Amino acid sequence: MRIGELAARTGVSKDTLRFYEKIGLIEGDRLPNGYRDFPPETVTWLEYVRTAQALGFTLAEIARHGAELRDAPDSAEALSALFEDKIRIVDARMAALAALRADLTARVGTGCPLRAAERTG
Amino acid sequence: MRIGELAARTGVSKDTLRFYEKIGLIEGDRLPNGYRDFPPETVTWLEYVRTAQALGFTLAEIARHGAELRDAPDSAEALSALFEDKIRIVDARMAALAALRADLTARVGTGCPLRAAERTG
DNA sequence: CTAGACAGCGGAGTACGCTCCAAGGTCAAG
DNA sequence: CTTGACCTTGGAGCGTACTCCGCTGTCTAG
Repeated sequence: MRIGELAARTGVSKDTLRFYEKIGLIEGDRLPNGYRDFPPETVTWLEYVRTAQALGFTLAEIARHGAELRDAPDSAEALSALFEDKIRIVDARMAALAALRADLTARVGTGCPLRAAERTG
Repeated sequence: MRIGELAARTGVSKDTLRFYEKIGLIEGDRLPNGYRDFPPETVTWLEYVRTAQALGFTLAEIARHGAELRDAPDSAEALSALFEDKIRIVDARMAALAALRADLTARVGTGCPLRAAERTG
């Protein structure tokens, strides 16, 4: 599909898509007239990109993951290892969030804003 | 305390601390000689800043929270509301992480990298 | 053939979050 | 009085992630 359709389907602007192609985050062929031609799975990939990005992964990291996936397209084990790595990162982030949540919960009801978690004695 | 000690205690560089002061994220007095003089609770505040930042809050957001806390220093209810807001945000982020985790888990073992969660039929 | 939608390219600009630098002031110790 | 650690300021520069712009090319419909 051409860039306009991809933009419409994913909500990612054309400029951003060109930028993503430039940094290797997405890949596509070219039509005889020079227009970009993206495969349909790019939509899925971009959804994944958005999610990963929202979770704090940089585009460079995400691009690297995509590249690794392309490098080992048949090795289910390599893929599993990669995903498990990401799961570990996600777990760590969730733990951090849980800690902040507990911290916030503890502060709710106490009246100390910046001094916060200090032993209220 | 002066900027060097604050930097040493928090692991935040002096340059960054001056930058934080410039954007209103931290506040301090001045000694007669012009040196910055930060109150001890700035250490706690910066730890909080680091955590919040790691979770994806921008410095502007964090500064705003700090300002709101300063505006309503006695209103425990306002504080609780603010913290509860943040807890909701944290919960949303945790849900997103859980979704990504599930997604990743589902992909582990399947051999489809970019096409990923597509109904493998 | 012309209009209009769509595409391409390169380059500038923006916002965020630092990071480094140069030139200079302050202060305690020797 | 000098040395050295510590502090000041302003401004430049950097990496990330876009975003906008102007100009030009392509294709389809009337």
